[in-house]
This record gives sequence, structure tokens and C-alpha cells, in this order.
Amino acid sequence: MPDTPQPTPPKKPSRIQTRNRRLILDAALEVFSRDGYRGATLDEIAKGAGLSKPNLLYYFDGKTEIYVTLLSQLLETWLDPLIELEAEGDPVEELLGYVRHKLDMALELPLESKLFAGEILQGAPRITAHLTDDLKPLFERKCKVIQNWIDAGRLAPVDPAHLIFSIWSTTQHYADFSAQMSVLLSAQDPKEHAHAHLEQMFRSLLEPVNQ
Amino acid sequence: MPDTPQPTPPKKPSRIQTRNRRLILDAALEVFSRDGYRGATLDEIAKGAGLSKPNLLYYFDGKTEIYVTLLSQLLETWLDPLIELEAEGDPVEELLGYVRHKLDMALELPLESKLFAGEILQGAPRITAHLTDDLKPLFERKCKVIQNWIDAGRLAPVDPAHLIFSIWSTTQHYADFSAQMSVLLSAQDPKEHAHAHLEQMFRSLLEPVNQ
DNA sequence: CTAAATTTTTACCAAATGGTAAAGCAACGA
DNA sequence: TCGTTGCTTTACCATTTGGTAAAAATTTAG
Repeated sequence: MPDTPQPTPPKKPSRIQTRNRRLILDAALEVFSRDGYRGATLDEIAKGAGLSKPNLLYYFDGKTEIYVTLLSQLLETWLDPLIELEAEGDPVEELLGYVRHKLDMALELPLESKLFAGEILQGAPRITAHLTDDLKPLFERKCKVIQNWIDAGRLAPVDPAHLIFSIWSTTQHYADFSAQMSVLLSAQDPKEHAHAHLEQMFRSLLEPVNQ
Repeated sequence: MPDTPQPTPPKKPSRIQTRNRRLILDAALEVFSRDGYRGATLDEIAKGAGLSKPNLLYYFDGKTEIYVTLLSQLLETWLDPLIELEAEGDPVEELLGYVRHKLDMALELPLESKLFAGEILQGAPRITAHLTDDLKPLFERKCKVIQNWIDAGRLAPVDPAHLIFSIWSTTQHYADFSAQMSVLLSAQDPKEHAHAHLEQMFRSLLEPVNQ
């Protein structure tokens, strides 16, 4: 008796649970990223997951919970490359590596990028807490790393925060605005030259003037 | 009789019509840019305009027409600065002027920027025709102008299309992701250093290496 | 001032949508 | 085999929402 007094036993999820939650989240990513939070419907998510709507709601407490679950998981993946920015490495190469990594993610996970962009666009009503708790401290830490590089003369003097904004905006643009790009570039493949262009741009910005 | 045989007499709009269509479009911009196409409701737009919902529909044929009207008007304003890019001017200064103009627009008209971003994010379902007819020819023309500058050795060799994408993404980021910025920069004003940062970045990218 | 045209309101409606209740079915341990 | 637990379906429901019909009010033209 005193051995199992947990008020909320953790209870590992069954195989069916793991599978169906995965199916639901996959379908939900597709729908939410295309139609936004309010535009998405449970019926469509259910259809995409091959389940009935009430069955969806057996696994998630409601539309919002599905959405927030997606966003939270996404944010973790999203932060990874920034975490990897190492103060010990070569400044320019560290930052260019970050650019490369971020661009790869945008090209490979466009739905995630769009989901995030849509949430921010609408004022981040359901994710501000996450941003404040997880993203902000990391962001400030890395700004300091960059500032130290600059102070040591190993990097051109840029505004660290705005540098990061520029990296985010240019890379994510390839996911978020792909509809515009495919109109403007016709059959041409955007990612063909994206890497080369961004490398050129950020290298010319960041390389310290050795004089 | 042969003087006015128009099957559809143009009919200049009355004063009331001009005023109310303006009120509606202003309210609609607010709502659509915040909640997206599907998230926006006619009731809320009507409330914002100080009209009843059926009264709205007396002036516009439906939700879609309001939305598309907004987008079309916006696209015109949006294209202006790009049109002004003159082949005759100094390449670097012309492009930096474009960056400056574009950033000012993003900072002063964030709702327009968000409306456009939201539409593109969702695959541009209601504006693809406009993009193909208006934006694309302009885009291709200006790409050629830039390429000519490069061929003349007056500009560093960049990919013109990707250069424009970078300008669009970095400037519009200050409008579209303002919710994220205000979390990350706390009380700090983003636009404070935005101009300086973008000028530095694009100048270092574009200035031809004189050797 | 009157009649025609324009504008606004009132009273609706059908469809879509997030969500629920409860019964049925399946799985599994004892 | 039985009962408990977990999963799925059927049948609903209340609300929201884009939109309409038509009467009422207002403006405008003659």
C-alpha cells in the first residue's frame, strides 16, 4: 500500500495509443499548417488520421490540445540548431553552420515552419509562454556569445539580435513563402541556389575586416 | 441615345458608398490580418465598421470579395517600391534604397504585411492569379536589371532572385514576426537598429570587390 | 412635396463545427 | 469464463457563421 501511493500513476501509453496519437498529430500538422488554427477542422484531421471525430477526442481533450501539442514538440526541434552554436568554435563557421542547418530544416520540414509562422503571425496567442520560457533565455545566451566574438575581433560588428532575426527570416522564407516562390521561379527549384546565396550573404556580412 | 449605350453604366459611387466601403475595408484589414481568412468573421468586421452584417453584404458580395479587394489594393502598394528600382541609378544605392523603403513599409503598414503573409502561407489560394499577372513580370524585369549591373561589374555577383527574396524576408520579418520580437527584445524597440543592420548586411553583400 | 432609388434593419435559415453521451466492441488478466 | 478496462462507433446537440428576404427608413431627383 505505501508502495504505490501515486495520486497520478504515470501509466505508459499502450501500443494503440502511441500509434493513434502519432497518426493524429501527423494529420493535424498537415491541416493546421495549411489552414491555420481556426481554419482547421476536427473532421478533416480525423479523416487524415483515418479515425472518427469522437475517436480523436478520446486521445486529445480538444482542438486546442492537439494544436498546442504540435507547437510544443515543434519548438523543441526548432531550438536544437541554435543550442548547438558553440562559443568554442570558429565564429564565422559556427554561424554559417547554423544558417545551413536552419535552411535544411526549412526545406525538409516546411509544414512545421508554416505552423510556427502562422501562430506568430496571429500574435502567438497560444505559445507566448513557451517563447518566454524556452526561446528567450536561449536567445539571450547566444546573443552574448556572438557579442563576445565581436568584442574579441573575431567577427564583424553586427547587432547580434538582428543577425539572428535575419538568419531566421531568410531561411524560413523558403518554407513559408514557397507558394510565392513557385510562382516567381516557375519550374526552377528554389533550393538549388538558396544555400549558396545565404552562405555568400552571411559570410560577407560576418567576416571581420582584417586590417 | 447612341451617346449612352453602355450595358453597364460605370456609375460613380455615392458619398455614403465611398465612406462605408472605406470603413468596411479598414475594419476588415484589422480582422483578416489578425485572424486569417477563415478565422475572420463578418460579424466582427461589421462591428469594427459600425454596421450591421446584412449592411456589409449590401456593399460587398460576400466575405471573399472583401478579402480579395483588400489583397488586390495591397499588392499595388506593395509593388510600388520595386517599380522604382531604376536601372539608371547607382546599383548599390538603388538596392539599399529599396531595402529602406521596404522596411519602412513593413514598419508602418504591419497589418498589410501580415495579411499578405497569411495568404501566401496558406498557399496563396486567392491571389495566385494576381501574383502571376502583376508580380511575376515585374520580378523578372528587375532580376534582369540586377543581372545587368552584375555583368557590368557594378555589383557583387549575387543571384538576383534570391537577393530579392532576402530583401523581402528580412524586411517583412519585422512586421510578420513582431509578436516574437516583442517577446525576445522585451521593451526594446526593434526598429531602432533594424535600418542600420539591414543597410550593413546588404551593403557588405552588394558592394563589388574593386580589384 | 412626392415618387423613385438607395440604404438600413429585422427576422430568419441552412450548413458547418466543436464537442458529448452512451452504447457496443475488443483485449486481457484471473 | 467472467469481469474489468480500454477503444470505437452511433446518434446527437448547441453555437457559430455566411448569407438571404423583405420590410422599413432614408436620401435624392424632379
